[in-house]
Amino acid sequence: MSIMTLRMAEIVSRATIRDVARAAGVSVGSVSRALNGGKNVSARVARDVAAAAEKLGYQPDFQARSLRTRTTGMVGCLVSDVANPLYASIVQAAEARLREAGLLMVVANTANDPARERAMVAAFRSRRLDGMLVAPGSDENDRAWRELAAGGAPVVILDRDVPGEGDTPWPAVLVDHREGARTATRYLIGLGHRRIALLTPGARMRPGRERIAGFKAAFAEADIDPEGALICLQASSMDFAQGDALELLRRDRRPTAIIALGTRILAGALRAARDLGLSVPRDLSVIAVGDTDLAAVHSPAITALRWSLEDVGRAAAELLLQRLRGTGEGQSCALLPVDLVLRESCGAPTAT
Amino acid sequence: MSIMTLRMAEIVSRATIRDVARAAGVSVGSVSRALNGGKNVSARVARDVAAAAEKLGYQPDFQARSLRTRTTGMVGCLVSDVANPLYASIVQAAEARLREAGLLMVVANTANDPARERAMVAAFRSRRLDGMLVAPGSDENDRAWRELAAGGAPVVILDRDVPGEGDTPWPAVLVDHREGARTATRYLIGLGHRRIALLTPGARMRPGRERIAGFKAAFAEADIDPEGALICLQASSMDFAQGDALELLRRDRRPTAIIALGTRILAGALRAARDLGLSVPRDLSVIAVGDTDLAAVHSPAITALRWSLEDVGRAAAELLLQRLRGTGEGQSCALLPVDLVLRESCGAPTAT
DNA sequence: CCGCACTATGGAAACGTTTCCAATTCAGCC
DNA sequence: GGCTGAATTGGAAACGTTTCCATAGTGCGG
Repeated sequence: MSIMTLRMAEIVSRATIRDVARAAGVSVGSVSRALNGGKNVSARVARDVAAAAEKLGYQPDFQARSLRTRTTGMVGCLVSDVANPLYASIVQAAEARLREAGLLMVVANTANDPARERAMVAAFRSRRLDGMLVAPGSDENDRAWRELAAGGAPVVILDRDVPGEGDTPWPAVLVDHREGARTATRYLIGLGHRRIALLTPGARMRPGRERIAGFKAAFAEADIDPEGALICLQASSMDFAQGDALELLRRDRRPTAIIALGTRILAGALRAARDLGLSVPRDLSVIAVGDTDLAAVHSPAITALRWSLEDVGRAAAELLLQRLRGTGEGQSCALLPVDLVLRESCGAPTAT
Repeated sequence: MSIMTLRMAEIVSRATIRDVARAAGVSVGSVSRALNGGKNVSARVARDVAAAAEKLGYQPDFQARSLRTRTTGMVGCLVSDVANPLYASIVQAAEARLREAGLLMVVANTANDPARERAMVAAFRSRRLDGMLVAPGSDENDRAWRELAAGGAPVVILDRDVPGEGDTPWPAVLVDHREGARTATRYLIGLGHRRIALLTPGARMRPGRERIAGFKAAFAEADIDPEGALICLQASSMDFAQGDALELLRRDRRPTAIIALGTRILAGALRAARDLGLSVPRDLSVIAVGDTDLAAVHSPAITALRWSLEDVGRAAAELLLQRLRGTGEGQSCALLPVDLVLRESCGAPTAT
C-alpha cells in the first residue's frame, strides 16, 4: 500500500518551476520571466531555460498561476440544457472560439431552475472563472444576476432580456426573432392567409416575446382582422402535445397556416395534420421556427426561419473575449438576423 | 482611472479565511477545520466561525484550495462535437450526475483531430482536472492516451476500444451495438429479406465495427447467402449523399431493406427512396440506427434501434466518481443494451 | 496531587506560481 | 577611470488555502 502510494506520487509529480531553475542554473524568477514575459531576459538565460524546460517536460501548473494572477483561463457557460440542439450548437461554436484563445469552457445545465442558476453562478464565482456566457431560463432571476454582477467577472447574455445593473445593459448577443416572425407572417399573409396560428412555448423569455410582437406587427401593418392572429402558448415546452394541435385544427374556423417553434412542436403539428388528413401545403401551410433536421428532411420540406446558431456562439465568445482583454469597450451588443428559407410547405390557402 | 481601478478591486475582493478568523477571534487553522473537517473543533469555535463566515459572506477560494489539496473539483469531457445530438445527450446526463457530486464539467470539442485531442488532454492535465470522460475520434491516437494515462487522473472511455496500458483495460461505458445490429438484421431476415444494406460511416471506430460484426453474424447464423449483406461505408460522415443511396437503390439487384445510421444518412436514404418512387415499407424496409426525432416523426414512422444516451452519460459519470472516490475498484466497464423499437417502416419484401 | 492521554488550538510550513524590490552587471560617456 | 542609467538577475513576498506540529488545556485514574 505505502509502496503503491509512493509510486503513484512519483508518477504523478511533475517538474516544477524550481526544478527547471535548478537545471538551468538560474533563479525561479528568471525562469518565470523567460517563459512568460520574455522581457528583460538575456539570450543565454532564455536558451538555457527553454532547454531545461524541454528536457524536464515542464508544464506550468495553472492552479498555482491562477492563485497569483487571479485568472483561471476558464469561462463558464450556463444554459438550461446542452442537449437542446439550439444550445448545443451555440455551445459548440463558443467553445471553438474560446479554445482558439486558449480558454477552457465549463458548462452547466440549469433546467431553468432559478435555484440552480444561482447555485451555479456561485460555483463559477467560487472557482474564479474569468467570465461567463449565460442564457437564463427566465429574465427575472434578479438575485442571481445581482450576484453575478457582484462577482466582477464579465458576463455575456445569450438572447435574453436581463435587466442591467443601473443604467448600462449587459453585453448580449440577441437574435432578431421579431423581424423573423414578421417576415414569415407577412409572407403567409401575402399568400392569402388570414387565419394564422403561432405555436410557441410561452412569452416568458425574450425569443417568444419578440416573435409574438413580430407576428402581431405583421397583422397590424397589413391592416387585416387581428382576430386571425392565433397565438397558442404552451406552458411546458417539452411537447406541444399533438392533441393541442389537433384541437386547434379541428376548430370551426381553423387556421390555414401554422408557424411552429422548434422540433417538438413542429412534429406535433405535422402529426396532427396528418391524422386529420390535411395535406401540406394544400390544406395547411407550415413554417418552422428554427431550421432543424426535421424541417429540412421532411417531405414536403418545411419552409423555415433560420438564424445561425454558430454565429450566436461565436459572437458571444468574441464579446466575452473583448471584455476579458479589456480592450476599450467595443460594441456591447450584437443583433443577429433571421432568414426565411423557402421550401415546399407553404402555398395559397384553399377557399373555405 | 486609479479611483476606478480601486473601486473595482474593492468590489471584487472577497472575504478570505483570514478575515473570518479575525472576526471569529480564532486562528485560520481553526476556521479551516471548523468549516471542513468538523473534527477536533469545540462547539464554541464552530458556532463563532459559522456566524462570522455567514456575516462576511465568506466563500472559500477553490483555486487556493486546489493548490494545497491537489484536487480541482472539475472533470473534463472530450468529444468530437457537443453539437452532435449523440454526444449532447451524453454530456448533458454526465454533467447532471457530476453536478450532484459537486463537480464542474469542462467540455472540449476535438473534431476528431488527433493533434487537438492531444492538446486538450495536455490542457486538462495542466489544469489538474480530477478526471476525464473521453470519446476519442479514433481508437489509435496512442500518444494521446499514453499521455493521458501518465497524467494519473482517472479516465473513462465512452463507447470506444482504446487499447489499455499494459494489461488492464480502461474503464469504459460501451453500447452493445453488435447485438443491436444483429437483432435488427435478424428481424429483417425474418420478414423475408435476403438483400440488406447497412449504411454506416466507416469502421474506424467501435460502434461501426460492432454493427458490422452483428450484421454479419445475423447473416451467418441464418445460413443465408452472405452476398446479400451489403456494407456501404462512407468516408465523410457529414452526408451520406443522397446520391450514394440513389446509386445503391438503382442497382440491378437492389437491397429490399436498409439499415441506416443516424439522422443524415437516414435522411439521404429516405429521400433517395422517394425520388425513385419506392414506397416505404412496401418497396423498401428501413431501420434507423439511433432513435432520432426524424425517425419518430417521419411518416411512415421509422423502426429504430434505440439505446439510452442518458444512461451512457450517467454510467460514465458514475464510473468516474467511483474512481475519484477510490472506493475499491468496483466494476470497470458497463455494457448498455440496444433495443429495437418497432414502428411502421418494415414489411415483407415484395417478390422481385 | 501528579502524571497521562487526549482534545482543542495557534502558528507556521507548504502548495507552485508571479511579481516586486534590491542588488549586480555592463556599457556609454564625460 | 569614475559616474550614470539601463538591463538583467536573485531573493523573497504574496496569493488563500490545508495540514502538520507543538503547545496548552482538560478530565481522569492512581
